[in-house]
Amino acid sequence: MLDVRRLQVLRAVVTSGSVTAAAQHLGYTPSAVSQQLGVLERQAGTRLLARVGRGVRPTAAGRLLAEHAELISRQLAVAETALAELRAGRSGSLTLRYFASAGGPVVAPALAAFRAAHPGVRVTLRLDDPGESLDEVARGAVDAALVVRDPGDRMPGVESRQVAQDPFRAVLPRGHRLAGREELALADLAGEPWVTGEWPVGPCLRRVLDACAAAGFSPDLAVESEDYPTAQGFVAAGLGVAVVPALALGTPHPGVVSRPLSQGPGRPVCLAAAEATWELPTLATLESALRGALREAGAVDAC
Amino acid sequence: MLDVRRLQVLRAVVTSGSVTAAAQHLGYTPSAVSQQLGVLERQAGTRLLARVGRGVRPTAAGRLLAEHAELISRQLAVAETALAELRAGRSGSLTLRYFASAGGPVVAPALAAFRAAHPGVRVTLRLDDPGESLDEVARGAVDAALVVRDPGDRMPGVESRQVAQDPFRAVLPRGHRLAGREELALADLAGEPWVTGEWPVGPCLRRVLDACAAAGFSPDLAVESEDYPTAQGFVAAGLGVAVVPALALGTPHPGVVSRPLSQGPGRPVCLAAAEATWELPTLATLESALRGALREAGAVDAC
DNA sequence: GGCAACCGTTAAGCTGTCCTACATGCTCGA
DNA sequence: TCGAGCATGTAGGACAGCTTAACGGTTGCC
Repeated sequence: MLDVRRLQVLRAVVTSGSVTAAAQHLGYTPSAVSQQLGVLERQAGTRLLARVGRGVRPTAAGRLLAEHAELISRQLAVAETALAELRAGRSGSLTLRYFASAGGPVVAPALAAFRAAHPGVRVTLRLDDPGESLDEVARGAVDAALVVRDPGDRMPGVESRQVAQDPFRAVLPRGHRLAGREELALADLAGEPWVTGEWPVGPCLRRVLDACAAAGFSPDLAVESEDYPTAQGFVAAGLGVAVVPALALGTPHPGVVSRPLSQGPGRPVCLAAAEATWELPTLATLESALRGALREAGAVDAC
Repeated sequence: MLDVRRLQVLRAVVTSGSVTAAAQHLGYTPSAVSQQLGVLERQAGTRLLARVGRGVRPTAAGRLLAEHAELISRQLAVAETALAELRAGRSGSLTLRYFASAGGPVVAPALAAFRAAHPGVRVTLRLDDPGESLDEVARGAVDAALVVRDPGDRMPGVESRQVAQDPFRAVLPRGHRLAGREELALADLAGEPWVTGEWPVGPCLRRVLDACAAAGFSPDLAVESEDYPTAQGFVAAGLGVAVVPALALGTPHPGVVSRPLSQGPGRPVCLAAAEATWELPTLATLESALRGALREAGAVDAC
């Protein structure tokens, strides 16, 4: 029933002691202030000011409402400072989903750098499938997701920015005939039996297969495992060779060696967030922290 | 910078989950809500809602502001209930000034009755000169004052209502020649030396002197004291007779007797308060409590 | 895959609010 | 008693804010 704006007018009158002074303070004419007070008194159902001599003095109800107007004004100021804190990145929270092989070598150091820049922001991490992560970004369940994904693949409301290119490396059994080479080409592995580390076929493996097709062959997927450490085990056992993203190597299995692959651009690592979220300075900090951590972990900068 | 009204619109959207539902809830069209949100986003300097699919979802800043809007709304509700409490007389405070002879026999029982009716109201009492009390009522320093005063004497912004007529009584030394009479007339005391209980001459004594002049004589003010108990002591010592308001008798001095005076209307006892203050139910209760206490104390009802 | 329904947004137009300018009633000081 | 100062009415105009109508985009159904 009461109008907040009019309450502020009342407060100005009560604190300044006169209608004229309050009007001058508010940048209005005394008439405007008087009219607002008249409406407020009708809303309140009580006299709020009483004329005394040439001026006015507040009644008990007027003093009461003026005090509460002070509280409301203070509450609004709290909201504004909270918003400013959020915009400045000094508060708030950030939830990030990431994919398995980025966990140890990338997310942990990136989070440390982020914490140094924004001590007041609480970061929530969770490992998840890339597809799931993107859905949750689109639904607003999380703020950002680190995914392997072509940044050109648009998703409505979600903007993905590539933060690194994770190069593929050839993983060979120790003592393999190609282990002596410093660098391999994809075609060198054409005749070998392959061990995969992704099942079902996801964006990483698809990218490798596409590169193989571009190189003119289709690899023999002899063994299909679900994760890269397992695949390294199969390679060490001599069941074949593997093509593994550098980040997914982790600490290499002692029975294998890895060599750079001259071909294949690697897999794109993207940071995905809702379009509005990209305005936050916290996300910018997170992005640069992730870029730095990825570079340290062996990925190359995105163009 | 932020507008409280628009914050409430944002809150409706965030809680209801869609612009259309919020508009329906607020009684507006979705267009109006959308426009208000656009202005609010410009004021906040940040996106507050992000489109997702056919609907919208709040950003971090939007959720933050919606929560604060909730707090502000709650604060406003507190103000409204506080005002309602005040108007209903269940809260607030009341400061009352009274004159000396009304203290014990009138104010104390009246306050007890008032407390029973309004347990939540804090009453502040203070003894003061009638003239001072009225000034403080006019200045708004106190809410009400119990004074001896002709209610016809207008004072700007202050409304005085007579609550009783305090009759004058003749006070004689025990064994005085007139002590045997049941009732005296003012003229009976014409030849006696008088003891006064008010100095300098105030409204009570002036009223008595006026009545004497109307009765055709001017009393011999032999002894002038500053208060009525002292005057009773002088009367008991045989220095003269006195004309004392009934309320001011208190517990009569053992050396004196008091007799009703057939003439003289008594002194008017008024409750004075600012005009706006008379709208409060607490003051109405106080008035009736004072009337009852005055009647009990021996004063007669005002016409 | 095309179509319809739904949602949010935008543009144009209008009504109501709110402020200004001016005049009045009132009080206080000279 | 007159003039200054303050609060308050009244008439008028500017602006904010709502409504209607139209558009772009998305979802779900056929």
